[in-house]
Amino acid sequence: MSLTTAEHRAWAAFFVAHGLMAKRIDKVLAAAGVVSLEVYDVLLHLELAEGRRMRMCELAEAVLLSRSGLTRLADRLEREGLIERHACSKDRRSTHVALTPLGLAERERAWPVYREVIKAEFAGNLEPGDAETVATIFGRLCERLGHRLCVGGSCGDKHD
Amino acid sequence: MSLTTAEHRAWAAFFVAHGLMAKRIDKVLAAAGVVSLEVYDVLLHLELAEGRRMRMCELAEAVLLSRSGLTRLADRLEREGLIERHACSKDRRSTHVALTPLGLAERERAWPVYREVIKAEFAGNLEPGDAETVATIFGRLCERLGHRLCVGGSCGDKHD
DNA sequence: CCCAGATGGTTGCGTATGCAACTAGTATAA
DNA sequence: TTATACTAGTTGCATACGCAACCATCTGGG
Repeated sequence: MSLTTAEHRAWAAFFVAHGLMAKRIDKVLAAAGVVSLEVYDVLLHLELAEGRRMRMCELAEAVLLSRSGLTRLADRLEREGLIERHACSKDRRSTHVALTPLGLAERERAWPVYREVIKAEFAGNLEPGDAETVATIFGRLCERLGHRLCVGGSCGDKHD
Repeated sequence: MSLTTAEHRAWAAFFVAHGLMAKRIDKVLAAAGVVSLEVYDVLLHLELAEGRRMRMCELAEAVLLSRSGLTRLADRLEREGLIERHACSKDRRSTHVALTPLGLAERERAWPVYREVIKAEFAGNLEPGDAETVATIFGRLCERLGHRLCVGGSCGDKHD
């Protein structure tokens, strides 16, 4: 089975666009002294979870990290006071990760910066109607790849 | 300036979809024993360049790597015989990187694997017409972010 | 010509991440 | 009950990458 020209062009443009935006956004967030994209994702997932806590393995899957990757990221975030680890009484293998007030504050402090850079690099370069189209196509793609976007596919619409 | 709900949903879905696909594709390519996505990109850019060679800094920009990142990747690819470094007579600071026959062969060997996994993870999960739409929207996005997609935005349509 | 500033490439260092191996705890089935 | 398989999390190791510093070279204004 082969790719059509359109499929190939779509893939290439999609892939490059992501690379361009991810690098720029990382730099802007770092320059503004707020948490990185990956950390934002972790904090937001925790904030939106039941009781503002999740099991490590659930969180790892949600933020697309390996278990070991999340272990080390959680080490760092715990050192910085943004999250806390708690033993789980029901399953003693398991660890709950909870968002601290400081973690919530950092997520909220990052949001205006994050929002502006998404607008500048991404949304501001779309034509009218494109955002809806992209949301539909890639939302469906995520579903078919077996991933649930948090909170109705938005991962944080409510903010601001 | 704020984001609309659609813009936010579009960003989130786009970002997650990329993460899902990139991880899966990397694993498939590794399991098949062919070059990674990043290396494929380097080899293809060289193959399509004038004389199958580029300057290091041009190549770094084209494949979205830092200069130091490309230095090390080039070290590895040179060790593996996929590329060669050549001194530039016009500017003695500069180094040309050239694709070797082995490098070309490896790119061609990787292509069927790469093509199938893009079809399976990406193109196969799009609805009719979506590919054109995505190519248009993200092609425009890349342009506006100041990046030229190689070969008319396709980066390899001609293959196969 | 000469020097300041820019450019191309490399290297040291810190950091991030995945895989495989490991420990500990849970679930299943005989 | 006990053996076996599975799951959650951590750790050692290897790899990959960016930034800042560095050297060599080029360029442009005196």
